[in-house]
Amino acid sequence: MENQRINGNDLLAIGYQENHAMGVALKINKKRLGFTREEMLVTFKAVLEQPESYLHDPVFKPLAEVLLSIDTLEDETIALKEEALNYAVYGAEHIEDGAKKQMHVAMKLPVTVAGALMPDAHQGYGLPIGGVLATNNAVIPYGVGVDIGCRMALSVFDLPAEYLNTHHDTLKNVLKHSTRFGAGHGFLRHERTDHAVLDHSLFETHDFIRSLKDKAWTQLGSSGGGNHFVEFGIMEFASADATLGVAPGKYLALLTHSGSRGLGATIAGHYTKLAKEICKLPYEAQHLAYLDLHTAEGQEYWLAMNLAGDYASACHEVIHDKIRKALGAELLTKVENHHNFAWKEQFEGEEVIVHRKGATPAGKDTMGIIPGSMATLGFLVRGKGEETAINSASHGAGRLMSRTQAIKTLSATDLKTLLEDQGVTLLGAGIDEAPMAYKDIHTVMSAQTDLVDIVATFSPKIVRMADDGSRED
DNA sequence: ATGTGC
Repeated sequence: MENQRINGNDLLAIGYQENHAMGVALKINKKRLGFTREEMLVTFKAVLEQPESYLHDPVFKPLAEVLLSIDTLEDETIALKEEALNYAVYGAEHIEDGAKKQMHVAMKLPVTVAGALMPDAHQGYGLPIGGVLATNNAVIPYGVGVDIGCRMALSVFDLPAEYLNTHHDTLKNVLKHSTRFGAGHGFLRHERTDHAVLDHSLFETHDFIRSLKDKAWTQLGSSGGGNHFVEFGIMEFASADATLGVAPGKYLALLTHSGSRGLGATIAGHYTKLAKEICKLPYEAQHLAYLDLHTAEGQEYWLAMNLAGDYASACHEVIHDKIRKALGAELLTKVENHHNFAWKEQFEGEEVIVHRKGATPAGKDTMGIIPGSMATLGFLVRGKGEETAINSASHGAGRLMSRTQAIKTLSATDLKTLLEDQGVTLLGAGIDEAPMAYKDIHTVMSAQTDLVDIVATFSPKIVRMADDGSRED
């Protein structure tokens, strides 16, 4: 195990503390530049003991600098509270410790008012995925996540579920032709769609946002990679729903999952960096850097985040319009919801900023969509307005294993069998999106019966995702 | 999550 990675514990063992110096040391170790693990450890110890001697070292200079300025750095640091606030956890027995630890740190932020962990939670960057955090007048870019405005959209058509059998090939072709998947990918110049969101004033007045407009246009109506999808399936309303006005029955439906593409990712990256420069937090909380909404930077992020949210919504609208028109179908009902976003909401009688990073808004009577996986049920839900959960629910089943773990351990044959058994046609996707890589959606749903009521179910039948490695046209 | 990093 000569080249096994050095981790935080190795550094603690040779005298490092859990602070920014450790972060820099781990970053340097990632590059490793031809040193063995032993050589690295010996040098790390030497730098710690005599940082002055390494101020001109090409590799260890950044570490020496941080070590020499660590006291000053800590003076500028905003202190966390001694005691973390309590937070509600739903389905705690199925949530990994890493996610709880991250939530615990978030509950120590001076701006935190309340928090909750949804049953699909797992470890993320800063705030866990499935984490909900209410703050006082502050917004955390990494509390929203990189894919700002990532959301679900559902169209239920006036076509019977049998349409999936009678027009299977048509539906497959419509899916292929109407969508674009893969990182960096979008539409060709002559295929672009116009949309009012592109006329947003920020695309003119704000230099940084303006520089993103052309790509935003190219990618409008595209889906991206990872766990994003566009799929046809069977929507089943077991009983009549008064509010939606849909009669009991099985219908053809379109379900989409995607976000704000390059536009949102670039905005997220820009303002996270800015937040980290402005808001210096202790090492364990560094990714939770926040922007005060009374500052120009905070206001700017808020506007940019909302634009990314509108853009994500527009992307879904383009996809749904194209497909509905291609089918010549009428819409029975449409539902959509963000699950990576921050909102101004009332909580216990006060206005707070609610961050949902992979969590579905579930205020009283708010409709939401909680997908399972490519071959398991998804759910149309109605929020119950549970204040303990900060009016939220899970945003899906949640990953059971990481992508790398899934690629290493799951069998393509098993996936094929599962898809055949469920009658699912899959276009694209890697094994890392296999249902076996996700928690059981029914377990997750039963952990949140206090948070949402199930209105209808969705069974995926023709699923389109990005190819392996998310390279595709 | 994203076509790219201190």
